[in-house]
Amino acid sequence: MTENITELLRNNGYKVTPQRLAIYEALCATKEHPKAETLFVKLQPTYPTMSLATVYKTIDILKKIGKIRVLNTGEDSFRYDADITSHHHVQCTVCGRVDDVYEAVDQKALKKIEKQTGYTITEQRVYFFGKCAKCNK
Amino acid sequence: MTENITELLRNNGYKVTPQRLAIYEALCATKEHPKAETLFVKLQPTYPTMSLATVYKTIDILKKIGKIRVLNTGEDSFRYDADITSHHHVQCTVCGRVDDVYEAVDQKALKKIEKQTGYTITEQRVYFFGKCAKCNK
DNA sequence: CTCTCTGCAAAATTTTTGCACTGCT
DNA sequence: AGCAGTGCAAAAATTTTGCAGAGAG
Repeated sequence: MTENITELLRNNGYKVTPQRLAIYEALCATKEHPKAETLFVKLQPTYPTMSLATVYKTIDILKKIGKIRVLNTGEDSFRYDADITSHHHVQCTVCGRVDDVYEAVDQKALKKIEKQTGYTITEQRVYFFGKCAKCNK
Repeated sequence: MTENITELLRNNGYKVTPQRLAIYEALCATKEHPKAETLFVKLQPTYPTMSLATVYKTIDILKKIGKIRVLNTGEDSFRYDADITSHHHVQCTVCGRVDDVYEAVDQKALKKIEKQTGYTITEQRVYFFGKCAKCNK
């Protein structure tokens, strides 16, 4: 990591507050790709005055400075992920959990798609759906 | 097409109403992957009494009988597509339009991912993002 | 003629915004 | 001390639901 979250906030003109650090750390500490509400509930015990509005405002900043990614698997709300390395996601159609998929992107296919559609593609998000190991039993 | 929309509705115990046919036909007639609101506005002139609730209820039925797909590119609302063949989507980050991508899925990679994650994968949704030909000029 | 469907309005959800007070720098 | 940030509550936006009257089978 070349630049930590504190420096990054400061360098972008944002103040460093306990809430912002707590939200980012909570996101880093989990693999469950929580929604805003989930983060809020998880932080309530430690930060009793924390509000949902602050969670959303902080998420917005973290998005802007590129420290988190937003997922949308087709649920009614967004999920967030502090893992910003190139990876995809798989969601269990039974229990709803979301796991990571580390699989390299096929660059040849990408070129073909660019030619086919006329788009200059800068990003891709892949969502797989199926039954997780636990729900398969 | 082995079974048309009228038969399919009837065979699944749903009544065939002008609203349902209109919504499905509107979806078939467009390539722009509209949201519920867009469909509603488009149908207003022809069906002045059409309500947004009916659009949502009909979309729900069409989803259940497998006649439409739901897309979510990370916008605040869902988009719908009557093209249920296996294909993916690309969205322009400038103008927001959504186009189709017809590119075969790499089955080998899929097997690898199943082994890696322990999931039995039944579906995948791929969203590409970039600048469309028009916005690239 | 029955029973589902429609359409209105109200409710539920998720996310955003306004504003006085707090607290980072 | 100055000014952005927090937290509350209210607003906005999307989707769902309840119910009385309309219409398909």
